Amino acid sequence: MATLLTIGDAAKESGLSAKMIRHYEQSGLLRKSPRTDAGYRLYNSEQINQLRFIRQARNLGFSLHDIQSLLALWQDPQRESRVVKQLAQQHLDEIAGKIAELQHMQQVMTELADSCRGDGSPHCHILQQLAKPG
Amino acid sequence: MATLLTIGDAAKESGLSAKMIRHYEQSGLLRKSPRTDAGYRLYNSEQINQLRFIRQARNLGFSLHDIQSLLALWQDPQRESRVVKQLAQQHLDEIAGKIAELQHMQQVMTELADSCRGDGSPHCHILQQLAKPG
DNA sequence: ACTAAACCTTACCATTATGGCAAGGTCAAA
DNA sequence: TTTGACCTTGCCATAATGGTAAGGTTTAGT
Repeated sequence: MATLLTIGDAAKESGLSAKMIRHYEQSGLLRKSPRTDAGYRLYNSEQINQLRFIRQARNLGFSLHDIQSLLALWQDPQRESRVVKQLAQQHLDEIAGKIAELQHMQQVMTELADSCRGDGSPHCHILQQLAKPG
Repeated sequence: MATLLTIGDAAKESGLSAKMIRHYEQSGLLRKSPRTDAGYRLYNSEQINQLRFIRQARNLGFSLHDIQSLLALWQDPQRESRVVKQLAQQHLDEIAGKIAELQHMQQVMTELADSCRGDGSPHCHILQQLAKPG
């Protein structure tokens, strides 16, 4: 006997917001869910699992676009794990790229901050460097 | 003798796009620039410096909101370097937070990817884990 | 049975920083 | 004078999420 949840409960179960669940449906990530006579969306346990899947992929930083692919692979019993791993590796590359970018900012910013006395005087190397051409 | 540049040249000089320069003016980050009779924006060297300042701050990841503060400090000869350093430190904290978040994703993703054979078989630990409740 | 609270619905707007396109005006060189 | 390379404004789009408002529904308490 399938327990059907309204969107608020589905949100609690999945860790997503009701707002986002509607949005995912709207944007084609999720199929339109069945409705009550009054128009309330209803979710069964399979759909709740799908919502959890989405949340966990979001937590790992996957874009909704990528999640669409992941969902399709998940639901395809014939998929080759090669394809999944490829997506994962691609995502790892993106993550590494962002980290590198941030670390570069971090390094430059740290140097700048270290060279600023941070006292009551107006002299500040940070502003000086930002103002420098180049 | 102040050389005046049109927006395209100002863009080349500063490394910003003409589009963004207009946008910064529109959003109040920059004062409205003088215009020719035909309505073309004109930039003098001081303004070019300001554009460079903005670009460099953007490259370091400062938000436009923060850049507004930085510009104000830059132009205030009375500023206390304490305030600048505070902004810098705050930004460094944000950067560190983002790095930590990404590194966490990286770690989990790496474990997942490592546990996926990535061959022709459909079995894939990545999808299994994403599908797990929790 | 009635009412109030707690849901649900849709639709619109905002965020952040950036890009694209289109329709039209301007300027300079050939 | 024509043409190409500029410039102008205005509108739309992105990615993912939140907010609000106006209105319908359901449920629990009186």
